[in-house]
Amino acid sequence: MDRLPMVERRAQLIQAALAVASRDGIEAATVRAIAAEAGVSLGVVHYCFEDKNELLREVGEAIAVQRVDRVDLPLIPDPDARTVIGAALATVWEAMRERRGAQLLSFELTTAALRNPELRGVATAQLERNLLAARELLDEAAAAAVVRWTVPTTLLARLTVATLDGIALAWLVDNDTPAADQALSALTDHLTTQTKR
Amino acid sequence: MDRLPMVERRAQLIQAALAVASRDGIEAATVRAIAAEAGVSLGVVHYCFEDKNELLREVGEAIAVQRVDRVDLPLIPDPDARTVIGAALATVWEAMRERRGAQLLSFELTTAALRNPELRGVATAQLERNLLAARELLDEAAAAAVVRWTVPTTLLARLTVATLDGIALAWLVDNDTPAADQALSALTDHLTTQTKR
DNA sequence: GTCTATAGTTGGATAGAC
DNA sequence: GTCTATCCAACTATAGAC
Repeated sequence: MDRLPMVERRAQLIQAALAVASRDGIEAATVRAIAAEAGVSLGVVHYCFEDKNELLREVGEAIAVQRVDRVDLPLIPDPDARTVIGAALATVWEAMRERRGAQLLSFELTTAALRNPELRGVATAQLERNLLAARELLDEAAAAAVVRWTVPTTLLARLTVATLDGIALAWLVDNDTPAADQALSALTDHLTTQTKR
Repeated sequence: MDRLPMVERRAQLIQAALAVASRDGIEAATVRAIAAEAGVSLGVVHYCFEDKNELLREVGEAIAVQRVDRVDLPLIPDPDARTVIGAALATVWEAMRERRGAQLLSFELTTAALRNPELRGVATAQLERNLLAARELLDEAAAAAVVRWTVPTTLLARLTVATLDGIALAWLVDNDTPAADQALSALTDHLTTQTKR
C-alpha cells in the first residue's frame, strides 16, 4: 500500500470515505476517520486533496457512478405495459433498498450540498443524473412494451425520481417494506395510464 | 429578558434553535450559535436542557407543530373530485414552499435522526404525523367532493407524503417550480382516478 | 437563576523530520 | 512520499463566583 501514485491514492481514499460515510453517516466521515479507514496517516489525505470539500465532491461522484452502473431491464416474454413498467421500477427500487447506508448517505449529501456552496454541484449533478437515468429507463420500458408515452418523459421522469426518493425516505424511517411496495405499485399504475399504443 | 421561568426560557431557546437551524442548517445550530441567537450565555442552554439532543428533539416537535397548524381546505362552489384534491394538495405544497429553510431543516433532522439513536424518535414521529395529516386531508377532500376512495387511505396517504417529499427535495435542489407544479398535478390526476361516487 | 471561566474533546489543516 | 508532532479553532459540557 506504500508509495502509490496519487491517482490511485485518491481513488483509495474516496472509497474509504464512501465506506465510512455510508456506514456511520456523513458527520462521522471526518478526515481523521477516513484516513484511519484507509490505513494511512492524517497528512496523506491533505496531501491528496485540497480540502475536505474536494474529497466530499469526489464521494458524490463515486456514489452516483456506483448507482448508475446498470439498470438492466429484465426481458419479459409477453410484454404488456404494466408488467414492463413494474419490472423496471422494481429493479431500481431493489438497488436502492439493497444498500441502506448508501441511500441514506445520498440524502445526507444532498442536504449538505444545499447548505454548503462548495458542495452545491453535488446536489445538482446527482439530481440531473437521476432524472436522465429515469428518462432513459422510461424510454426503454416503453420500447419494450411497444407503447408510447402520452406526456413528455422529462415530466414523468421527475415524478418517478421524486416518488422513488420519497418512498425510500419513508422506508428508511419506518422500515415498512410492504407499504413501500404498495406505494411503488401505485406509481406503476399511474405511469401505465400515461401510455398508448 | 432576564429571570424567565424555565418553561418560557426553554420555549425561547427552542425558537432560537429553530431559527438558526432553518437559516443556516442543522450543522450550524451549535449550542453556542443558539445561545447567541437567543441572546443568552452559553451556560443557560445547558441549564435548561439535559444536552444538545434534548434540545434537538424539541426542535423536531416545534417544526411539526408549526406545520400541522392548519390545512384549511378552501371552500369550492362546484366541487368535482379533481378540483378539490388539487386544491388540497396545492395548499400543502404552498405551505412547504413558503419556508424553504424549514423544509430543508426537516430533511436534515430526518437524516440526523436516522444516524443518531437519541434522535430516532424525531424521524418516526415526523413521519407518523405527516401520514396522519395526509390521511385526514384525503378524507376531508373526499367528503367535500362527495366521493369515496377505492383504496385504503393509509396507502394513499403514504404515496402522497412520499411524492410530496420527493417533489420538495428536487425543488430544493434545482428550484424548478413549474416542474414541481407539473409533478404535483400528476399526483392529483392519479389520486382522482382512485375515487368513485 | 445567571454569568464567567474553563475543562476536555475533536475537528481541519500544516510544518518539518525522515 | 510519508509520518510525527503540533497548531488553532470550535465544539459540548461543567464548576464555581455572583
